[in-house]
Amino acid sequence: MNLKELSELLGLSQTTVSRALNGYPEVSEATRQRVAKAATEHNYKPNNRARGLATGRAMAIGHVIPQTNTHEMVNPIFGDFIGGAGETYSANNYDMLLSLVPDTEEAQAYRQMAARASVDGLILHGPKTNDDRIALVHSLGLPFVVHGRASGIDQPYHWVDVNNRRAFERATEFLIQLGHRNIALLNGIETMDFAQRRRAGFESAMKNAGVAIRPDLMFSREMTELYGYKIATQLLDAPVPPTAFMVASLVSGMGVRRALEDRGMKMGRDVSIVIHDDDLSYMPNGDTVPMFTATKSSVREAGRLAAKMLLDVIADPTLEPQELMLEAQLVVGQSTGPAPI
Amino acid sequence: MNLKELSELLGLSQTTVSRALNGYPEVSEATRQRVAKAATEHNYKPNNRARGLATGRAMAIGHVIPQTNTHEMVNPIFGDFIGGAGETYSANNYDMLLSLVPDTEEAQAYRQMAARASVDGLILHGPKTNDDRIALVHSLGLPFVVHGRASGIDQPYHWVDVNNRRAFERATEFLIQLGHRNIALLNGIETMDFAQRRRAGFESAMKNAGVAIRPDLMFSREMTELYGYKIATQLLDAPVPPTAFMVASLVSGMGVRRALEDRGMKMGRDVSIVIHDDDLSYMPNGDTVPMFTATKSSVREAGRLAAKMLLDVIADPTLEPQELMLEAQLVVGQSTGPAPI
DNA sequence: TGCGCTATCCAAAGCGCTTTGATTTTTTGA
DNA sequence: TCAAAAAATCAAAGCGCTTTGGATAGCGCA
Repeated sequence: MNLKELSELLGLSQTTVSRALNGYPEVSEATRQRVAKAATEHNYKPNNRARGLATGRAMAIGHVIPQTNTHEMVNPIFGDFIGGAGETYSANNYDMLLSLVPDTEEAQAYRQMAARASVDGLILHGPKTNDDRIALVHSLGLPFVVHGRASGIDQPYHWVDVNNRRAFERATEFLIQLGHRNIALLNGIETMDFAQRRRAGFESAMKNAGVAIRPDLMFSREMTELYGYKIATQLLDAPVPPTAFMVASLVSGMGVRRALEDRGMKMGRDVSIVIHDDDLSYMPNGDTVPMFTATKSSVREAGRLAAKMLLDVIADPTLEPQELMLEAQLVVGQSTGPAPI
Repeated sequence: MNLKELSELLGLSQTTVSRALNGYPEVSEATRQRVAKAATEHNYKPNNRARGLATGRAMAIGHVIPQTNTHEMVNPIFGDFIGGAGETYSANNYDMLLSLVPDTEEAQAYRQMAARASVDGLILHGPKTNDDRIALVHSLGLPFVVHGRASGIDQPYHWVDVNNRRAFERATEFLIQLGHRNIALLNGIETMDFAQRRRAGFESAMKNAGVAIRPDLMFSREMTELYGYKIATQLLDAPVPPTAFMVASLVSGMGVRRALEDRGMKMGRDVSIVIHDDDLSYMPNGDTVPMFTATKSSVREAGRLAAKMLLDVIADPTLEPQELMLEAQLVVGQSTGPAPI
């Protein structure tokens, strides 16, 4: 069933039927009703491609996910993010176009989306410092929103981010107030911009409190369970072991906990742990009282907001650079306590 | 830069340029080279929508992800699956269209994709028993592949699935051989078809070995860490506690482990655990020797294969119903040992 | 030389929609 | 009552591509 058939069926012109369905005012209320009824009855939906050709709008947003051939660390975060973004899209009749490409072909994927005009806008994920994708996408002339920020980019752009620096700063202050001085930092890979900000927050809190930073307690790796386990094992056996850990993910935090338990140590009593919890909806951090003390932020919510921002920018491309900073919560759980004397 | 401009630039007709780019034989090699060169130089890519309109093919595959308003359990599995599928798509110049809708609107989402002709095929996720989506999608006339199988459907259809029944059967046999008799089953929600198959596999192994099945040791819930923790806590304090657990996910398995550690018990010595590990790429189960003994299957690989199957079916819709059964590995780790006497 | 081939190339139609610029019908106002 | 204004409708162009059905040129061969 296409527009032509539907209009013939109704004895109306395509123009009128199209206008009736799209809510234009130059159609009488009676015809509008008649058209709407017929459309529902025959399950008529305008062909997306034809409509896109005519309007020049794709009604779709592009997400490019680079795939390393090893593990894809961003994966769980990404899943939740698009979950949130997808909500916004479908509420606004937008589609989501996903391109999963080898990381070597990421630039190509953006160019292709633009040249083929298959999307009206883009969301950029996981910015690195001096991320050249931002300049690239800018040059494509497509509206875009970055999830996160990239240091070292001069041009302004639209972004939604969590205040990672402040989150880690507060969490570290909290540990210091509990009397901890030897605090280990298990950070993510520091080519990611947010990881740098987290370290900066950590260092800032230590400096402000006049606590010496021990480089031998600072690590930066991919956030696996094993990473947490191995580093913690190694550190706990060192001459001056840390009494607290700041860990950049729940999964690695579990690794640290495992190392403690191997030694018969109790989390929150012998050693404190604060994690950053991206609050993935499928992996809740415990019950009413969380297992881990954590800096929490909802990735899903970030997805919703970034998508909303992008649709706004598409609707009005002259909009000032939109910047949205989300604050993380610091939620106290069972993994922290006063430093042992 | 569109086809018209490019052809004017070259002093050729649109026909010739289009044919040159699409590899038709009625173009001289010389012109083909010239056209290809100009196209690269000006970064010409045919407009997707226009091409789709003309050919009637969308060059896109639809995935519909229903969103419950609570946690979205399928999430991590889903992320890995589309990672694999996406590889196949981009290698074949297909796009992936993702629709994340409230679970009440799922049927509507499929209908819309079909009526709007925005995709050439669909992948169905997480089939339930007697899943009516299969009949629905069938009626839409779009090629589709199901990830998983649904019992109680009479019409044949294309699917890719892991042999969940066999996997759980083998794992249970393994525990029985180790001397375990009181084995708990922490299954997923049994409206999901695969969960039913897993239980069937478990029961079959028990029956074949002449071991009594204790209904009080069988549970079916959403697979969270907390679920594992709570059930294990409860069972370990019971009069006749289980000596082994079959757990349907890594995350819940971690919960069970936590319950053990609370009691000072050691996994693999006091109590054995076998998990089903969907082998999510970002959450590796330990190092060279896995932490958990597990039935393993790569969701990513399943995604790749399902996508491949779908593209084959699209290329030749008359194809016999394709059925692909993947066997899970049983990999022995540190969480299993002989039943304590 | 002229005919039939083949190798190249092209004009134009058509995909299903929106939108411009009429045209027709109805209503309004003096 | 009738012209002008408003309301409702329509025909046709156009979005950027593919593809059908020629057209043209160059070639071998009798």
